[in-house]
Amino acid sequence: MTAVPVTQETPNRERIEASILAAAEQVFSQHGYRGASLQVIADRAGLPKANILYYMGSKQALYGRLLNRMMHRWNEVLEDITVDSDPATVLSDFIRTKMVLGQRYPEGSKLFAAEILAGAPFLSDYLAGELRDWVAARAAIIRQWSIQGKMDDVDPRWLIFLIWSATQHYTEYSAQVSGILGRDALSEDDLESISAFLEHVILKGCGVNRVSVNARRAEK
Amino acid sequence: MTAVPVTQETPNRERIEASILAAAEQVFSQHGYRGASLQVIADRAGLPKANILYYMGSKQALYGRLLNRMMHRWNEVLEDITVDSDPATVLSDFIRTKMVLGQRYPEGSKLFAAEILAGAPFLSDYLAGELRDWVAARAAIIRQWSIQGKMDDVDPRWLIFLIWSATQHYTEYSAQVSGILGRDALSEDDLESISAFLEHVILKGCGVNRVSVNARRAEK
DNA sequence: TATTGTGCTGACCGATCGGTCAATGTGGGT
DNA sequence: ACCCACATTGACCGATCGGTCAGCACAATA
Repeated sequence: MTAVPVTQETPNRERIEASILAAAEQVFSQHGYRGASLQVIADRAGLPKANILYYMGSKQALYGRLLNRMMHRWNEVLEDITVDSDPATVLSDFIRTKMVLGQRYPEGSKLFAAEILAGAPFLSDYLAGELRDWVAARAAIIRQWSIQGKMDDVDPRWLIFLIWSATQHYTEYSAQVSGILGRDALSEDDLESISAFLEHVILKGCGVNRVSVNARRAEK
Repeated sequence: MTAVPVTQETPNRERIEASILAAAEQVFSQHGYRGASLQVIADRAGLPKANILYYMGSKQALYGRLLNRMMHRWNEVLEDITVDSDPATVLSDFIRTKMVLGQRYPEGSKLFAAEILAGAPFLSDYLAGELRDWVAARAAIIRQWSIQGKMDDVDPRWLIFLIWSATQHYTEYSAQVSGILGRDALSEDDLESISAFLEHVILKGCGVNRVSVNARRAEK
C-alpha cells in the first residue's frame, strides 16, 4: 500500500546523518566550502563517498544543512530583552552566553567564519535580512538605555560587534591562541578568566553600573 | 661569459610578480589554501597558468610568499614601547594602527584568518615562536603598568587579544558587517566612529586615564 | 648568420573533484 | 516463495586539480 510510507522511522538514519554532519562540520570549518572534499568527509565518517551523496543529495545541500543548524543554535541568545531590562545583566549574559556557545560548537562557529570570509555567498540573504533585523532591534533598546542615562552614549552596533568579535576570537582563532599561550586548549579557568575580563572591560567601558549579581568587586 | 648574469635586471619581472601576488591574495583569502586554484589565480592575473608556476615555483611557495609578506607588514605595530610609555597613548595607537592596517591590507588580513581557521599548518612555528615572544614582551610591560597603578589589574594577554579581535573583525567579517549595515563598504566616518568607540571602551574599561592628546571629552 | 640563454606557454600527466548509476543486499508484507 | 521499497556501494563519468616539459620567440653575443 502507498499509505504506509515509513513505518519503523529508521532509528539508524538519524545516527548516520548525525555522524555525516559531524564529520562534514569539521572539514568545512577547516577548509571552507571549496576546500572541503566529500571523500575526506566520507573517510572521517567511516562511510563510502556514495553514501554521503545518498543521504545528503549534494555538497551544497550538505553545506546548507550545516549552516542552517548553526543559525538555529544562535537563537538562544538575547531573545527576550526590553528597554526595562538591566543593562549590566543583559550585557553580562550576552558576553558569557556567547563564550559558552563558542566553546560548545567550535566547528560550527568556524564554519560560519569561513563562510563570511568567502564573502558569505550562501548567507547574504540571512545577513541582510533576519540578522540585520535582530541587530536593529537590540540596537534600538541599547540606544534607549543611553538616552535614559543608564550607560554611555556609544553606538550600539559597534558594541554588538565588539562583543561578537571578542568572544568569537577564542574559538575561531583557537589555533593562534593555543600557539601563543603554549597550550593545546583553553582550560575552564582560562575561560572564566577571559569572561570576567571581557565583562569588566566592556561594562566599565560603556559606563554600565554593575547592579549586584555576583558580589564581585572588580575595581578598587 | 658566466660573469654577466642579469644585466637589465628585468623591470617587468617585478610588475608581473606583483600582479600574481595581488591576484593570489584575493583568491587565497576567500577560499583558503585548499580551496584556491591556480587556474583561477591565473585568470584573475590575466596570465596562463603555466606562467604562475614559472614565476612562483609551486602553489605552496606562492602561498608562503604571501604569508611572509603579510607577517612583515604587521611589524609596524607597537615596536618601541617601554614601561615608561604612556598607556593611553600606546593603547590608543595600538587600536588605531590595527584598524588602519586592516583597511590597508584587507586581503592579507583575511589570508591570515583563513590560515588560522585551517589550524595554522604553515604558521604554527611562527605563532609559537616569534609572535609568542612578541606577546610576552608586550604583556610584561602592560603588567608593569598595572602594578604601577596606571591601569586596572587586567590580564595583558586578554587585552591584546581583545584589541586584535575587535579591530580585525571589521576587515575579516566585512561581508557580515556590510550585510547588517546595508552598505557595500565602511566609510571614513564609520572607521573614525568605530576607532573612537573602541578607544573609549577599552581605555575606560581598563582604567587608563587619557592624558591629553586630542582634547576629546569622551564622556559627560 | 649562427649560437646561446632566458621568458614564456600549449599540451599533457596522474590524481582527485562532485556526481551518477546499475547492481546487489535487506527486511517486511502477502 | 514471491515481491517490492529502500539501503548500500563499487565502478565509472567528465571536469578540474597541481605540476611537468618540450618547444617556440626573441634578444644578446660571437
